[in-house]
Amino acid sequence: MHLIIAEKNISANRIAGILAGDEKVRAVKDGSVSTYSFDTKTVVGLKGHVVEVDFEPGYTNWRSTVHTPRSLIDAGTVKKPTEKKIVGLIQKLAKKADLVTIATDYDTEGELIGKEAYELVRAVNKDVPVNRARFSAITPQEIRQAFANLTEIDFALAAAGEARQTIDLMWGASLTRFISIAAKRGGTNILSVGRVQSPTLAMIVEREKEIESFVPETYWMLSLATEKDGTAVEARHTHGKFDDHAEALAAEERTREPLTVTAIKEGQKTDRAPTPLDTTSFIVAASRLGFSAANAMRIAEDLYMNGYISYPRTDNTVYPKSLNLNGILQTLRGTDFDKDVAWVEKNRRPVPTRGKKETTDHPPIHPAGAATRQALAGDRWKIYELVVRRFLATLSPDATWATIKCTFDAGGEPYTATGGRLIDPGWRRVYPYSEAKENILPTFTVGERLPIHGIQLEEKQTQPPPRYSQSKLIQVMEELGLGTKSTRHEVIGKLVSRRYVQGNPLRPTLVGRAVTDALDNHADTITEPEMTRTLEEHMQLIKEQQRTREDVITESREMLHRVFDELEAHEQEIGGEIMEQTAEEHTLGPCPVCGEDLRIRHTGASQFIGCTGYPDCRFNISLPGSMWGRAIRVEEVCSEHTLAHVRLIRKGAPPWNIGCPLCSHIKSNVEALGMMPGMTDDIRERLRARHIYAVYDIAGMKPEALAEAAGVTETEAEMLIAEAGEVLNVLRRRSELRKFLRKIVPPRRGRSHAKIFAKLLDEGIGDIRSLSGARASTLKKAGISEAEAEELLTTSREICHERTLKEAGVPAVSLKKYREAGITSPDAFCLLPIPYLASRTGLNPETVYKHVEKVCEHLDRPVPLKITKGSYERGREDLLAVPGIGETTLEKLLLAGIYDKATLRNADPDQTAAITGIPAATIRTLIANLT
DNA sequence: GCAAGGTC
Repeated sequence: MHLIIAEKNISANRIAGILAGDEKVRAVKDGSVSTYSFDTKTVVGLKGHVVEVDFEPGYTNWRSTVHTPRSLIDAGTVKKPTEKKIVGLIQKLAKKADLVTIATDYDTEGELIGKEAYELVRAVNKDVPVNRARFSAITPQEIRQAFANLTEIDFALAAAGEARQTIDLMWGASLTRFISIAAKRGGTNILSVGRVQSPTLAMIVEREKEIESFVPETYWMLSLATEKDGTAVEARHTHGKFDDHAEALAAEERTREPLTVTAIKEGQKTDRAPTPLDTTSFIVAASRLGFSAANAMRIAEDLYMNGYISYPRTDNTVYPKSLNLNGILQTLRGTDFDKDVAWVEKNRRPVPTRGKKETTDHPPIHPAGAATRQALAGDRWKIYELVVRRFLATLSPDATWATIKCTFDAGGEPYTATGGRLIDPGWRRVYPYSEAKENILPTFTVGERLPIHGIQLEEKQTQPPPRYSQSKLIQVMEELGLGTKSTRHEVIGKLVSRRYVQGNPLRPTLVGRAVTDALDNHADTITEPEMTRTLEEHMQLIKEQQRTREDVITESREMLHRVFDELEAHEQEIGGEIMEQTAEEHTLGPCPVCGEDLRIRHTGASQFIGCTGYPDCRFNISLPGSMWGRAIRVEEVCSEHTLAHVRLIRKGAPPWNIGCPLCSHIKSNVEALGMMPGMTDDIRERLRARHIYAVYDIAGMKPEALAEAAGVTETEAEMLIAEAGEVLNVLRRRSELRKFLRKIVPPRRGRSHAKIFAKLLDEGIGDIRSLSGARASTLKKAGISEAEAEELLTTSREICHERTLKEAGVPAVSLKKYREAGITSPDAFCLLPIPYLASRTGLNPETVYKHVEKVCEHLDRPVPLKITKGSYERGREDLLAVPGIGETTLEKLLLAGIYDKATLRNADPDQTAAITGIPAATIRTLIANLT
């Protein structure tokens, strides 16, 4: 069998189709992996890299004192499968193969992916010959050519890729760990560092600093308005920007009628048709239509998978000779673009346009199949149309403009006006995405005199450089060689998810800034694009076999060690600076009580807003627990309290906007305060003026302090404090009920917990106790099913029983024993005989008596007679001596309160029979057997 | 828990 390994499933499928010719291809899906077989050949697709490099085992603990961040530099690496199913299938097929051909993409990374596949094959089959097919497009011609001229894997090329892998891992992982540990950050808050992400972040930070330090300069622009044949014309002073106001004023002063035409220069300008799309120019074009980089790529990948466009990850801006341009035009015939295609066919330029970059991996992005507006709704259609129109534009003639430049004189001051008219729209007919702005001037003649309708001296300011938009950043990254066509947009996503940058255009956060500053000061190798350039040079040398992979990696190791010398010497300082700089990220604004900063505090599962004046100032605002999301500061500031708004963010959930935390705090306490009978509007206002907003705060106050703050007597204050305590209890019980409901009743469409809870509250059910006494019909009205109601009632009863017993004073250890004996309700304590309880639980009857006494008194029920341990044990012995009484019978008798000879002798046989289930006649016999 | 690179 001849095994052919392609880079991805789609390639495998198409390669099989081409090589099979007229023969039928058998597609077999084994789990999620497809194979394509014909004749004696089987083609299978990888998923890009199916193995990944990682450190050898033993380096997983970040806080290890042996395996420190620095130790990662010299740690060994291993390759581990990430796509186990594919790896498994490749090895299964490789065992049976008598020839293996690697048919991955024709670039460095493709060669490495091929070598990884080769290693997987070798691991299970030592002898099978392995060769390589190289093609730069999956077209019948290229593929047949490649398979007719099979070559060998280029191990030097693959080694260049491996050097990159190792160097990226050791720099990235060691620095990420070092800086995260220094700044005491873990979990989802780690501070990542990498060869591509760090220089990218640094650019955004640097731009922000330029903007901040920008000092605008004032300048003046002088222009005048004139007119000919009813057409208004604006002419600008040829001096352009005036830096000197006096000079501008003097020029304005001298400007006077008549305005004389001094020269006219006419010309023509060609407006080049756009070049074929590579990934970057595609992202730029899509961003003009309002698509984010990630979204544009997601849609393009989708269109590619469905056969509408070609592979969207390419660096190529030149159509390869093998690309059948006429065929593509033919495909687009009869679609929405029919007229445009016909026009292009008729007016086609001799050679398609070409961009600056030409590579061998994939052709530029072009249409691959016909689609209808109906089949591709909305955004997908917009992207498809963009690709189609761009393709058409690259085959269309250039546009031509007629230009005119007219110069004037006004009192010795020179002015000029320029005009442009599109005389041949060319490619613009089929590619309407950039507007052709015409400015048509009236026909002037030299020497002609014109009126001046107004002179304008405009004061302007120089502008700071703009922030990077996503597409601009991707363009700059490409210029600097940072990242690849496939990863640039993901890098931006990574910076966002690490909370280093936000918004579009991109702005750095304080964390992003702090990390960049720290790296800039102590490890600037990693923040410079230079590192990538050097790496690429080294990779080139490896490809040319002038250097080895090991040699390059060793050099990089030594450099990284030197970086660590510097970092470790300043660990405290680096960590301290990052923590200090980022503290502001949690600062919301002034404390209403003392004016110090209010700050979000995270402590494990709980989070709250506290005052930096603590412990002198104890003002604080509680926040929902971290399970609802991590509290972060947002841009908006409350105009009333000058506090930044707060938002809870959680993965996979929409953000919970709390808004101004103080407004929210006040609002959420309005209802609770209203639940206090003694609370009046007056008191509330006075308390609010003292920044006392919550029932919780009132409950914790001293009567004197409250009396003073609320303007009431101390007696009234005491009452208010007691009321506040009671309200807190009610609220606590409510929240307990809420939690309980959530545990048992799952939320469903149209019945949120909030809804159920509100309905129950309407019915007067505000805690677990009232729920345990509720009717099933009431629960049903609240949207709870019968089975759920049953469970709610049983469970809530159990909880209430246990709570009553605890309240009565039964210790928890004993409660456990009762529970194990199946004795759970307070009624059981009051009604069951003490000897029975003692026997079932194994507890001392005197102890049981104490418990029963407590429960009965708590419930206001009569307390039964006490039984001593001695009489209990004697009675037991005596009864077991009576013929016919064994352990089982005794247990039953205990239930009827019979625990010794006397109680048995005095028992009513019929009644005892009813309780114990022992026949009355048997009981009579037992009594008769008493001696 | 870390990078960057493939692909989905």
